[in-house]
Amino acid sequence: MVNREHVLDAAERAIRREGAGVSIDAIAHEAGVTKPIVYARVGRRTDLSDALAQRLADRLIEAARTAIGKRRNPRTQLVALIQSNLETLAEHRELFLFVAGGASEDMPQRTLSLAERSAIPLAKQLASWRTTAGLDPSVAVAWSYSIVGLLNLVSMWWITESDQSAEQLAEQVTELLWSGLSGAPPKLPPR
Amino acid sequence: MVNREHVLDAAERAIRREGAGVSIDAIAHEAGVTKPIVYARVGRRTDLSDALAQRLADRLIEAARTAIGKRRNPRTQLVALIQSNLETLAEHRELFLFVAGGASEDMPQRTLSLAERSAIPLAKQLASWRTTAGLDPSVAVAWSYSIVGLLNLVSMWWITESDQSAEQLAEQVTELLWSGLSGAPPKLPPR
DNA sequence: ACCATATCTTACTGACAGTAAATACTGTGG
DNA sequence: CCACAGTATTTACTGTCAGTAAGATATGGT
Repeated sequence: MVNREHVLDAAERAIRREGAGVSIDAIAHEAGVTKPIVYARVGRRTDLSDALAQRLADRLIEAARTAIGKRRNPRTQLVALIQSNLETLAEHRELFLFVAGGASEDMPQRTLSLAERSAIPLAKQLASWRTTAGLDPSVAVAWSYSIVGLLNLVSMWWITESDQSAEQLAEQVTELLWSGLSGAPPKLPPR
Repeated sequence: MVNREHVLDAAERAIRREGAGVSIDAIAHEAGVTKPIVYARVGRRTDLSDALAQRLADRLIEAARTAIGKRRNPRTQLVALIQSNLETLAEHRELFLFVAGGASEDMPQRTLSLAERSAIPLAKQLASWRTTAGLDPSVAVAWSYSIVGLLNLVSMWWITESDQSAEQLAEQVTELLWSGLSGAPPKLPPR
């Protein structure tokens, strides 16, 4: 007898071993069962991806929490958040790619449901800060999707192409998110 | 006789009609030829995706250029850039999803090669501004991936889930990118 | 021991990417 | 007008894989 968690654990191992393109059969084999069991426990491929996305999001949130720790300076907290995101995603590289890659058909829903897992809690935080700071909180949702999307691509780029340190990159990204572009140039990208 | 451009045009039509999950056969049929011709002209699925990504990037850049037009205020330029991005991607919704969705296996390379198409020109602009403003230009690459990732997810979210106007969303996102988070809260997301 | 029900596996279907082999088409020299 | 070389195109195949139906096996109550 294998429960859902066992199958999900096996799926993670299989993804680690074979990459984001794993077949369901391979996952079933890793779990010591056969394919229909996987379907009975977690559903189809997109459901599996959703479940693993939840796990990954939990880990990201947990890692961010401990990374922020007892830091008090908000900008320093932001650096820590971003760096922990980079490092956690690098650690779970293949899982990240599996979850972010997914299928072609239901793309929008999938990507967004994954993004929501991080964006919604973030939006709540942002909204409450803005409110207590006497600012308009209606930007919170758009801003949280912005930040999640930013972190998503920056992480992917860093994992596969960049060779600078996570610390340095986190500092650069923080500078953008914290102070914005305005500090810099007098003119804007015609691209 | 059908040339490469014809096949790519047909692919766009087929994607518009059937969504991001189109089969190569469907594309071939739309082009009035058979599958091996598609392979001979554009290569495999990822090559097709790359070629269409280039087209889409060209359109985005062109649209941004005209949207910015003769505006002089940099912040206003940024609003125009973002809004034009939103509207152009909405217009080519299915193509966007096809290009962003892609396959699972070579995920990182694909997504990044798509992102590069927008990020690299942007990075050049950013670097030159920072330099002329007497600031450190080394953030340019990281920042351009940040901005492209941000626009990518925000667009996807807006296209499929949000009902606010492109104008309003562009203003909100600009506020974040232009002024950053610092204007707002004294504390940072423990998420 | 016998039946009912839950559990798992074998074995299949259908779709599709990618390719190899066969066929039709083209122009050129005799 | 024919034969023929070379190319363009199609037919037909292979292999892989998601998802499922139907059969086999175990479990437990009476």
